[in-house]
Amino acid sequence: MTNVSRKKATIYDLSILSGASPSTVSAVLNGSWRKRRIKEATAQLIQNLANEHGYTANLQARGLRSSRSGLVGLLLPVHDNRYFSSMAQSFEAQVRSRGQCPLVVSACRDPEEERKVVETLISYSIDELFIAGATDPDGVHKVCEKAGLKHVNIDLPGTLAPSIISDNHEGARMLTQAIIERAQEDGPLSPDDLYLFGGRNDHASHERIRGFRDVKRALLGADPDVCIQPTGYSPAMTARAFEAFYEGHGKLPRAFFVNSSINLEGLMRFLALHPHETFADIIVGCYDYDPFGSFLPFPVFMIRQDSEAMITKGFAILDADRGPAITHLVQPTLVPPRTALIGPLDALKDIE
Amino acid sequence: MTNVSRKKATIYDLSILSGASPSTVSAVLNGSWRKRRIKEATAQLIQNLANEHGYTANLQARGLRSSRSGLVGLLLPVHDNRYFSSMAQSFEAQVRSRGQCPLVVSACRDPEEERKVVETLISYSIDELFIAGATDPDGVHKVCEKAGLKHVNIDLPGTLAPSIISDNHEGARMLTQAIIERAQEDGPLSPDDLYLFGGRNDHASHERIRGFRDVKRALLGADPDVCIQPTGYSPAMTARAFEAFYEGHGKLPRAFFVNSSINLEGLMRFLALHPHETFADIIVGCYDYDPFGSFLPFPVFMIRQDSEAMITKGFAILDADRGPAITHLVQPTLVPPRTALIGPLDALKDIE
DNA sequence: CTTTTTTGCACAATCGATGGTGCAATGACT
DNA sequence: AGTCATTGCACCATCGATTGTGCAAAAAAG
Repeated sequence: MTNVSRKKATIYDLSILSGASPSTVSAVLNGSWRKRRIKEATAQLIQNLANEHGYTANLQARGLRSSRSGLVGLLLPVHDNRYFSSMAQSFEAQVRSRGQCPLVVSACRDPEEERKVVETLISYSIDELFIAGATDPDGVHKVCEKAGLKHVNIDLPGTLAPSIISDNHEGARMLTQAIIERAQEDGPLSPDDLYLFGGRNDHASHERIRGFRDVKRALLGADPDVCIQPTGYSPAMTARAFEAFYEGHGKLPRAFFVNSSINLEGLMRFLALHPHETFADIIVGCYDYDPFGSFLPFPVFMIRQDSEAMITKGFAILDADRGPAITHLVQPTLVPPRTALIGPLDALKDIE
Repeated sequence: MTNVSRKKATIYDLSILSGASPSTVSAVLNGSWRKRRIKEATAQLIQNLANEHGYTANLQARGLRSSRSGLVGLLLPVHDNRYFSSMAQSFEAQVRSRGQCPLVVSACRDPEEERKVVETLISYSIDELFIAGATDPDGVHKVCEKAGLKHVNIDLPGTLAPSIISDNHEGARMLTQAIIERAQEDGPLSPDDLYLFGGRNDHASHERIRGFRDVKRALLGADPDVCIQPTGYSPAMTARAFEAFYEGHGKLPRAFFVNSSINLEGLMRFLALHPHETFADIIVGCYDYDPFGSFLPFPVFMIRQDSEAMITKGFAILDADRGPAITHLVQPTLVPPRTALIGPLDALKDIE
């Protein structure tokens, strides 16, 4: 901190100042000095100088030499969503606690973009990659494979690398059962009264739809295909589906399952255009948890996916080095309406 | 793509394959070959080989040599919040469109952590840094300064670097006026009926409180100090403040201004513990926009801060090289209750 | 057919760290 | 005192790119 020179100190600067060789300085500063039998006194001297001059290693140089960068990547579809942003938050905490640096990027659910983004990350020699919610996990896998980059899939599974995902089938069952039971409190529910909106041609959507149909058939006796409306993931498309239903029926279904909080935003768009009576009595299930979504003016059951556990598991698998391309399930939990869970925000340092 | 070798191709590999020198290969692949008078045919040859072998530059090596990494940092308090996550989303898009790589990290509003995280970013030789919502922008400034790193403050201003922030005073005025007018539809409003919760000893909170008080005094004639409850930013603390008020009065204030969506989460925690009647008639203003927050079962006026414009402005300032440490204001907009704005999610690629 | 200019490229130093190897000084042991 | 093991460190090649410089060959000028 004493030195106010514009440029950062290097091991060469410290080498001159201390009279030791650059390699000695390097060894001292990266902790390998005991192994290299550097005298304690020498180490002390150099460490003091380093502190004095605010030395920090140039991680690009280190990375170049050692072909490890200390960067760990997380590829997301989007940032702007509570599920993924809380995943980013957990990821960041865990990466940092391992002494590495998190690199969180999004690829907009575009397979081409996913590959391009990962290429870039590889160019920075990231050490490991978490691929979350990728549209084309296997495509990304190939890119990683070619570069010898260790990686796992989170949230959406691939066939070529280990995957850690929510137990979507079980989560969907819980959620479906919850909304059915709740809806039945208001009177008997017919199969036509229960819909599913959102999701598309991916593994998670399939499993959720399967869970939904299983429970619906078991409890309501049937599930007409028209009740499944996989609108994709965009809010705009989802809103259109609600609008279409509303035009056809003059109301929304009594109860419905929404595939994700992104789709739930589509419901908000619908609501914005319609009076309160339109949805006074609906019961909603949403496969994702959002703290505000839980307090909407109708009952919203939510599924909280345990992204923290998924990240933890992901590291375990990466540490175990080259696990088989197995899919691991993490149990999600059902969140009843009007529930405020504590989350990463509570780790915020705050005054008073 | 032809070569399936484990390791990535380097300019040396291509040099051997093409018969040209490494420096020629380098020039061709980084685009400086015209300046270096490389024959078009040679360039073509090398580029073809590069494609064939899936060459991508080692950005650590490039960064080391040129002391520019192509990384642009964004320091956030937290990811897990719609205001910051949508800022991250805009940031990422803009950084990428400039051909650079975004590096988004959070520091939990901890001044010490902020400095440490920035030190790390500097070790990776990032080229520019956006400091958003920092608790101690000037502390971070000094760290950047020492490393010669260009930076701007976003959201919370510093005194030592250019800052781009919301017009918090004006935003708070709009928001306060909106909730007062709305509350008055239900009957005359006394100064004791209007509170402010959340925020702390930072510039944004000060300005928002000032705007609140200005308008409240003008429209309601007074603003007793007890009506201002700066609880900090944590949801838990905010919930406690609501709880305390409720215990004292048997209800919530008829109308109140919540300093941020993080504080609004505190309100959710309160709501979770109380029956619907407790808050049947409240009017809320929240300084932040959240698509689900906008549809809570009571009117919530929100302020949408234009983080995209802030990022754009930030780049303009950085490009203009060393602007003065001026604070630039960006106008936020008032969002009436039950409004679903389109956002970054709409850029998602989706099927059908 | 020289001389000059231009073209096209190779060479080598450099960025800052890492880690294998070798060698002098010191101490231990006979 | 002579041999041998140990300690403590310096030397140097290396990671993969960038860039200033220099020089031969080709083209233009005379």
